[in-house]
Amino acid sequence: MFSRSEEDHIKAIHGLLQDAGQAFTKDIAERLNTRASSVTDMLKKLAGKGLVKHAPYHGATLTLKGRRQALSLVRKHRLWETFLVQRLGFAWDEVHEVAEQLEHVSSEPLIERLDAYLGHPRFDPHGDPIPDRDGRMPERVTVHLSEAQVGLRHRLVAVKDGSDALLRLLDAKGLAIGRAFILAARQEFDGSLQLTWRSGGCDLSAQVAAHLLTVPDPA
Amino acid sequence: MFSRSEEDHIKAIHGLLQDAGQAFTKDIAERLNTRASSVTDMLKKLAGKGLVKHAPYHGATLTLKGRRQALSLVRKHRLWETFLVQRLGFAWDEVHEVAEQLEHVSSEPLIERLDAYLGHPRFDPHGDPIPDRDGRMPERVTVHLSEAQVGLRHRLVAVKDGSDALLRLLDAKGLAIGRAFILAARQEFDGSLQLTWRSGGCDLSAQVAAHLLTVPDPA
DNA sequence: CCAATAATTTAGACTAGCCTAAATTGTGCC
DNA sequence: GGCACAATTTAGGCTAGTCTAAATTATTGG
Ligand SMILES: [Mn+2]
Ligand SMILES: [Mn+2]
Ligand SMILES: [Mn+2]
Ligand SMILES: [Mn+2]
Repeated sequence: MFSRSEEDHIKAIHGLLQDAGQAFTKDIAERLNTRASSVTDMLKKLAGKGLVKHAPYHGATLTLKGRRQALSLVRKHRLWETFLVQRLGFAWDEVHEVAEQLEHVSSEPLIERLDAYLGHPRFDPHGDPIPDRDGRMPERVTVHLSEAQVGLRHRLVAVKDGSDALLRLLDAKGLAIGRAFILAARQEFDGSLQLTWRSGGCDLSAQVAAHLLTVPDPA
Repeated sequence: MFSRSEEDHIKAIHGLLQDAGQAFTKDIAERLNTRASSVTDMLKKLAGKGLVKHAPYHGATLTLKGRRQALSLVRKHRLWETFLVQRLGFAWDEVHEVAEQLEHVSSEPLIERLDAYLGHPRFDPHGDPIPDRDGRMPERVTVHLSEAQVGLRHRLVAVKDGSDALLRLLDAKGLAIGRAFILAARQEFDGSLQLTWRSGGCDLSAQVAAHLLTVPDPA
C-alpha cells in the first residue's frame, strides 16, 4: 500500500507528536537520517495522499487516516520486537534495527497470526504498549522510579528515552524490564536509590532513576 | 547489501539454472513480471558487481559469489516458509508471497536464530531442501510417485512444478506434504493410482502422480 | 520595529528501477 | 547464402526518493 519511505515518515511524525507534541521538518529529518528538503518533498506527497496535514513552515500533523496507519506500523514493530525477544531469545536492546525492517512486511494475516502466536501481548519488551488491531492502546498507570514510594514492591515496566549507554548500565546491574523489586531506600542527599530483590539488588543514581517507569507490584 | 530487486534477479537466475540449466533474459523477465529490457539493465549491473556472468544474447549464469548469495536467499525464503507453516499455522500454499518479502530482511543473527528456533529443519513445507549456512543442500533420494512400487509404504515429500490448481486438488483429497500412505494399486489401463492411509485414502490420475515425489517410508 | 538567524521550502540535479519503441543479433529453414 | 523471426539489447523517457545550494519565511533580541 505505502512505500517503506512513506511508512517511515508517517511513523516518525507520529513518534514526534507523541514525544514532543509537534513534528517539525528538521526533527523528522533527524529521525530518518535524511535532509530537511527530502522531508518537505515527502510531506507534500503524504499530504496529497491524505495522510498528513502539512502547515508549511509550521510542521506536520497526521490525519485520521495517517494516525491509523501509524498505529498499524507501531503495532507491527512492537509485535515483531516481542517475537524476537520472547521466541528467538534476542536481548531487548538488540531488536530495534531488525524490527525496523520487519514492520514493513505487508500482510494482514501474518500480523494477526503473529499476535495470536505471541498470546496477544499488551506491552513490548521495552514496556511500550502494543496497539490492538483497531489502534487502541492498552493503558497502565506508571510511576517514575524517582517518585516511587520507599518500602513498597514495584516492577520495572519501561525505560524512557533509553540511550545505549543507559541500557548497558541496566544490563550490568541485572535490572531488566519485568524485574520486580523493593525500593529499599532513597538517599536525601543525592536522590540515589537502593533496590533489592530475591537474588540481589543494586544502587541507582537519580539520573538513571528518572528514566525508569514502574508499576506498583503487590504480592 | 543488495537491493530487493537485485536479490530477486539473482534468485530468479538461480532458479532457472536449477530448473532449466539456462537463464535467458526473457525467462527471467517472466519470473519477475518485468520486461526483458529491464532484465538486461540489471544483468549489466549485477555483472559489474561480480555476481553474474552475462553473455549477451546467450543468457546469464552466476559467479561463485552470486551462487552463494542465491543460496542464502533460498535459505531465508524456505526457513520463513517453515516458520509460517509450523509456528503460525498457515497452509503450505499460502506462504510463498509473504516469504517473498521476508527473505529480504537483512540480519545474519535473525536467520541463524530462526533456524535454531525451528530445530534446523532440512526441508521446507513444500518438501524443498533448505541450504545450511554454508550453502550445502541436504540430499534425499526421491522417487516419482508414478514409478513408486505398489504395495509398499511411501511418504509424499515434494510437489514438482505445482500449479495452484494442482495444490487445490491435493488439498481436496487430503494429501499433504509429509503424508505417509500405502500405494495400494496402479491401473494398467491409464496409470491411475490408489492410495490408502490410516484415516482414508484417495485415487490419483497419472498426470497428478507425475508431479509427486516420494521417499520409501518403512515402519 | 527591524536585522540577524534559524528553519524551511524551492530549484535543480542525480540514481535506481522500471517502461516502450527501435535497432541489433542469432538461428534455422528454403 | 540469405531471409524471416524471435530474442535481445539499445535508446530514450518516466517516477520515487534522495541530495546540495539558493531563496524564502518566521522569530526574536536589541
Ligand atoms: Mn522502518
Ligand atoms: Mn519497542
Ligand atoms: Mn523476494
Ligand atoms: Mn518453498
